[in-house]
Amino acid sequence: MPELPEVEAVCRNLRREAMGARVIQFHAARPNVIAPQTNEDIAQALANQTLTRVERRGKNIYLHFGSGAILHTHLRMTGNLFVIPDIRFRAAGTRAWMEIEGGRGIVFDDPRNLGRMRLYRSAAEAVRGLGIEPLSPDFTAAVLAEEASRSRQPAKLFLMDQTRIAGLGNIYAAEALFRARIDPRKPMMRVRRPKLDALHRAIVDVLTEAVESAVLAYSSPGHFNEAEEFDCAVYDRESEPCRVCGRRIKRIPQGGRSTYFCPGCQR
DNA sequence: AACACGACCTGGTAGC
DNA sequence: TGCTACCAGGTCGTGT
Repeated sequence: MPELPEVEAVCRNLRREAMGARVIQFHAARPNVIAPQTNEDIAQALANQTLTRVERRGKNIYLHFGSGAILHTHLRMTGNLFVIPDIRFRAAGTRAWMEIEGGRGIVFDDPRNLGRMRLYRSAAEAVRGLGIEPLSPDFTAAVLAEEASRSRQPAKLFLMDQTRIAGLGNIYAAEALFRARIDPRKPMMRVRRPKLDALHRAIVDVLTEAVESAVLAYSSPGHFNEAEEFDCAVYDRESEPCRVCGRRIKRIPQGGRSTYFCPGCQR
């Protein structure tokens, strides 16, 4: 589920439904969700605190509370964070939950149990190591070109490196490269300026469109509306004809994951 | 520094 | 039906 657009949708839902709510209690059902911190650490820090801000950086969610405490959540592969009207009726598999005013709850569901939560005391510490935010004005073609000039990484791995640009994952990295007609295996420093400009445009466009889709797809709490799903041109389309040139989409391993691309368009 | 790879977890599905 | 193998939108730690 979650790359930047899906995480953004999660954040907007939380803002709409839980902003200003006071925390009654916090509990992680599995210790590894919050390890090395403990339920006591987090429950104590958040008790009676008001949710003042919901922030997203890349794929990371930060819940800011009145005391200055920050609860960081990373959804990893299958996590989801959302508000439910009655905390007593949370799902059996809920990994962690917060009771908030009115008997409602913020629940963290995650079938694979890879997602993590952590309490921070300062914003600087919480966002350490994260690269540039691709949907901010700071992300320009010039910035991308500068980063690219210093990297021999294959283009796809470059885009997925969260210390460079924060938020692209396996799907949208592949889609952006397709739109910019760049071979995912090409070392970044060898991609020429016109294509880097196209890539910058493609990243912003793909993410912006995908945010719109994700907001619609996740508009009902904890639910996914397939009809609104972002329409991928290459991702998960191995052997299908390319929409532009008709060649068959290829799947290759890169960094232990699948990369999809069109060998006709992307060079 | 850069890269490959396994670990972390669970569930779904394709193939036999 | 049941088993196996492989796949999955992410990241981290280890080893080369």
